[in-house]
Amino acid sequence: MLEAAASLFMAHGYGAVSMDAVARAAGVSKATLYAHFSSKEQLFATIIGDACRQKIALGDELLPADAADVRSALTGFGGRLLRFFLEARPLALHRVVIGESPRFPELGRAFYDNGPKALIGVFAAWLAEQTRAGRLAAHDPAMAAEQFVAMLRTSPFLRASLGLGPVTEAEIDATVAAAVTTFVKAYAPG
Amino acid sequence: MLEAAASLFMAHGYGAVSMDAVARAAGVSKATLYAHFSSKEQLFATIIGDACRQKIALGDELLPADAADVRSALTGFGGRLLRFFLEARPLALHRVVIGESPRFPELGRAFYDNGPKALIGVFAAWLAEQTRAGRLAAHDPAMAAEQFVAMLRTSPFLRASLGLGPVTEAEIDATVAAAVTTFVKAYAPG
DNA sequence: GTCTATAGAAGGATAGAC
DNA sequence: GTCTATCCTTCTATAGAC
Repeated sequence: MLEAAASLFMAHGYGAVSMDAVARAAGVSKATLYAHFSSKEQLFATIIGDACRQKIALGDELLPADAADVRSALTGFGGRLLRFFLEARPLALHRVVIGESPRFPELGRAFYDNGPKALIGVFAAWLAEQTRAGRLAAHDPAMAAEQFVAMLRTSPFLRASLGLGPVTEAEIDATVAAAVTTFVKAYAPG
Repeated sequence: MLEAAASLFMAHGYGAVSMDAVARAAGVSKATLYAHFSSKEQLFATIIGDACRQKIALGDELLPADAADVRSALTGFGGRLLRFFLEARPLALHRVVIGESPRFPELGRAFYDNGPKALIGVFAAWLAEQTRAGRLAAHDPAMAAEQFVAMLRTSPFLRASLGLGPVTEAEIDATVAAAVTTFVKAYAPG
């Protein structure tokens, strides 16, 4: 039931999905739906809010604690991160939250706090650690983290967000490689 | 009439705006609206499509042809660009196009071609020119252009997209300054 | 808890007069 | 070209039986 609603809302947004459609997809009646959720707004907010909170599982395992080779650590991290951004679910969630944020401001907050903000926090801490170890010179680690992640979200990501054709593996690799090169040049120590 | 529809659609999206509301805001009757536009979908596509095409006016005057000081040219460009991104209209347009792109794929295309793609094209040409003049070493100017613009769209931009409070001038200046510094370090000649 | 059936409202679109 | 009035569908939400 939650699953059916999530799929529909992610795919089509709030306005384009009716409670009939959700009930049908879940294989229950509308009355049953309303027995569990008091309104369409509440159902939507629950579904999307939960999805936002799940995103936090991302921050682990992506960055090696002991990164002798910063360049390859960043390449691995960047590749995994960009591939995650381009998956169907995160992409749809991002689209829906942006689109419905005027009507559901609390979802914008949940998304931002659990997604981008949490990610930047973890990554910035890692950059600070590398800086302490003398492998980087990121003296504003939060800003550096933002810049690296931002450089992953170039036009392939934007095209994916707008539903304009698929993104090739070559584009992903080129984007990540360019981001790493630029970042390392700018934040090289010494 | 176009103006009223544009304001409403930008503010609330497609689903949340009724033809009654548009007619009321425009000071005409619904029948008059339907005399000019055959359906709600067509009205929306016309309005938003036009707004996307207007964005192209941005590319001019932002980059000095003769830029002895690349750093200050980039700072000026970056500041104007980020301030433009954060204006109410472009922000709302971006939000609406992203949100409605599953239902209106042609709007995604129009937005991308007239906005980001056109911008990157102009900016990349400028970077190529600076590289020829020996003031930069951007040997993949399109990618370099993408990276610089991407570094403007960090969390202040994302927060604005999600309607999370205002962005301060200090944040804008800091974001631009950091982007310029990183970019210039990475793409310095020699 | 779950269903069928339906109330009640809103919205997209049109008919017909002026 | 514009209006008033209305049709008809769709949607949210609920009543009431099992």
